[in-house]
Amino acid sequence: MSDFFDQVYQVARKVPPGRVTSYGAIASYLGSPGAARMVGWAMNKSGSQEEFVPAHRVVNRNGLLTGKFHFDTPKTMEELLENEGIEVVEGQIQNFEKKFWDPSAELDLEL
DNA sequence: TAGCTGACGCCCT
DNA sequence: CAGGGCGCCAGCT
Repeated sequence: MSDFFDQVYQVARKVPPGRVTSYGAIASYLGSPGAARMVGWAMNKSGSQEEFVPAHRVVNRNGLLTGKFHFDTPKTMEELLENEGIEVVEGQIQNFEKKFWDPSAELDLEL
C-alpha cells in the first residue's frame, strides 16, 4: 500500500493547523522533486481515502490555491484556510513564507 | 495494451 | 521581464 500516494497523505496529515506546505516540498521530501504533479493528483484521490486529508493545506510553491476548484466549491479551500487563521486573498495566501511548513525541515526525514 | 492527462516546478529561450 | 517546454510517477480512458 505505502506508495507515493499514501506517503503524500501521511505527510499532508502531519501539516499542523494554521500552516501550509507545497506540492514540491512534499514531492522533494519523498525523494522525487519533479513529482510535484503527483502530489496534486494524490490530493485529488484523497477523497477516496477513508482518513481525512487536509488538501486545503497543500498549495503550490507560489502560495496560490491552484486546486481550490477541485473542492465542493472554489471558496471551500479559502474558508478552511482562513478558519485556521491563514489570510487568503484572491486565492493567494498572505505571508505564505511565514505559514509555510517544510516536511523535510520539520519532520527531518523521519518517514 | 498503450497513450494521455494531471491540484507543479524549474530551466531555457 | 515574460512565455514556453520538459521532467516526474501513477491513475484513468
